[in-house]
Amino acid sequence: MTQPTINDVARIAGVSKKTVSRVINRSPLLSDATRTKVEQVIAEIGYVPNPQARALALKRNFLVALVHDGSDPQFALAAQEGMLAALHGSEYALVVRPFEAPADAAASLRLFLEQHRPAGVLLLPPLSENVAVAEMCRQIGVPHMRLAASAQTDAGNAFAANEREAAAGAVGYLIALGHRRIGFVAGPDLDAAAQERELGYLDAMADHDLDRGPALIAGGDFSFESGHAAGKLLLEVSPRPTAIFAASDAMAAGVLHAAREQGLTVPADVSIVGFGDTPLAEQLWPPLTTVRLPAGEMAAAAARRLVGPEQDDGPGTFATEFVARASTSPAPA
Amino acid sequence: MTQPTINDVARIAGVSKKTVSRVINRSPLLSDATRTKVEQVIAEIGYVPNPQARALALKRNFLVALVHDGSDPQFALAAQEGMLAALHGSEYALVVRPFEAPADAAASLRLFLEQHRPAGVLLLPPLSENVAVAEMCRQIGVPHMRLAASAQTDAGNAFAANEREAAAGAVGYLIALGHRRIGFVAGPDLDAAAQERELGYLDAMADHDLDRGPALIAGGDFSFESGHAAGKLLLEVSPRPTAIFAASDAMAAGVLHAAREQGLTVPADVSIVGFGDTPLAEQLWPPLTTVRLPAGEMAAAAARRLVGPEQDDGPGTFATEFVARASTSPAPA
DNA sequence: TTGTAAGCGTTATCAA
DNA sequence: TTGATAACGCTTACAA
Repeated sequence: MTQPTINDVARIAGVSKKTVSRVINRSPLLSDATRTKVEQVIAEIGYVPNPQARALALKRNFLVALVHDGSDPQFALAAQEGMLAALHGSEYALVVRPFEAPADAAASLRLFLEQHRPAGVLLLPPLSENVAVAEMCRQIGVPHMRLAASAQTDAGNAFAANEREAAAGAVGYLIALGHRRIGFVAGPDLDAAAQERELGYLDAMADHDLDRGPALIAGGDFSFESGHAAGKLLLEVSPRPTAIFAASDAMAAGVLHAAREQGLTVPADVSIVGFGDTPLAEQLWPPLTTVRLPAGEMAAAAARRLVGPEQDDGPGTFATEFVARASTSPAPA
Repeated sequence: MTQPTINDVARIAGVSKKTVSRVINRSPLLSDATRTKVEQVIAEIGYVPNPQARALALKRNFLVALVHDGSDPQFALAAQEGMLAALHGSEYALVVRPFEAPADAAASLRLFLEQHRPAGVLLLPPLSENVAVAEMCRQIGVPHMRLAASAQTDAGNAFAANEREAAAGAVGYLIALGHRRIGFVAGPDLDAAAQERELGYLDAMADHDLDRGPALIAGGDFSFESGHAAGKLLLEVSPRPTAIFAASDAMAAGVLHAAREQGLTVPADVSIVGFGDTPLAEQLWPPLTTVRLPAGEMAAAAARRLVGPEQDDGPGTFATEFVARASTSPAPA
């Protein structure tokens, strides 16, 4: 029971295949009679155009790709959901492609893009900041959009939130609560988003002339485990920080564990702030104060621009939102 | 700068395109000299076969689809990661397709499959239990694999874990700890996996002649919020259950919240057990006792079978693993 | 408003 | 071991 083709439709309807093609593509120059007849036959035999043949003739594929390096799974998941929502109801499908080795990123991504030739690709940080990758996309002619951590790099193909400002705001909130010794758990070294968040922390601390020495900063990689280790480190320092800001929610959860293991109460002994507002944030106890990153919305806008006409989706910058929950409280006296 | 085609390679190498095609497809009947020469030209001009043309000629696409209804995002994510791992290094790409409305599931899934014609599709529960969907896949000739909650329905195209037994084991653990009043938070009514887990709970309770009346069972939908609501309900009942088993980790997190809101200590006042062993389980405090579901491994095996030769991947049943963590303790005296 | 012919880039057939 | 030619199913000229 093989699929009917355009030829079957043409033969049965008694028209040429080009006419059928016109019906499929909603060409305006068609008599109603012909169109109706053809549509009837199409419905009758359950004809669906072959996408491969279409893609070959049109020289374009109905695939959009999401590419990331897996360093922030929840961010990637949010982006994926945003793209799926934007693509919903369209004829485009989403293909997901994580990369483990950002070393030869451009080369392996190129292989993938040439093998599948998606109509467009969305790059997540830190891949989205990789110049070689962007250049490669341009070379092979695959339209690409990027999700970035700051509006600085806007080359017209990026959507971004001002993560630096958002991070500074979160730290400012802690300072307003009376905290003076505030620790920071950083993300991956080479990740632009992680860097922006760290800059925001440093900004806020500098603004208030607070100590931001190395004893207050611990490195992580966005993962829970790394946050756990960093939290242990920071909470051993004396005097102990009264608050810790982590560059991701997962790391904040790790800090929470470290605090609990040392018998500390959150937020009475130490306040904790995350970044991202992933589902985890409100599922922790106490619910995590954090910064909402509109990953889904940005990814949706990017997907629309990739598949849609050359419209303007408005400004390339999205607003973050500070979300105060129960993991923060005034500094202990 | 348009992509070079097989014709360019053939012309430059001074052979026919069929010969180039043979090189690409590693045909054994080729002189080494010819092969080497063609390979050299391919590398030189950076030729990559056009996948659409290939798909058209071969009548098969290098796409594998993952289809689910979004009811258990973490399970879906684990499955997705498993498939990606299995597909890694192959020429297949993964396309992800969630469905919100399981009502016309077969119809909309059919549209998707006909539009993109993946080489295979993996169905997650509860879609994987939908007979109409399976029948439709057969009709349109798209190979499909299913992830199921029990080995019962094995039609040769399913991988499953014995979730009923696993759930019974988890409840048995609570009983062994001395718990007698054990509540249950159920998953979506029509989800076979949710049903299996409930049956497991009932099995274990019946085995020990324990009360399993309606006051001990609350409905949920796998989500954190539903678990929260169910937890509230169950913990208000008097006498209060000393332990609660939730059919998903996210719901268990919700129960944890409900307990905390009522001033209860976990596990001293009430033990909590989840299901799935998602990343959330170990990030909660106290770390959640749960059952590990090998979603990733099952999905990987399914992906391999979809794209690979007709090999046998061994038995269709995967082992679960009980993971005792700190959210459970002996029943209060 | 419709049809004919050519082509998209690959693989299959069958002969050389 | 190789190559000419015809598919694969659709779209875009260009005619009619």
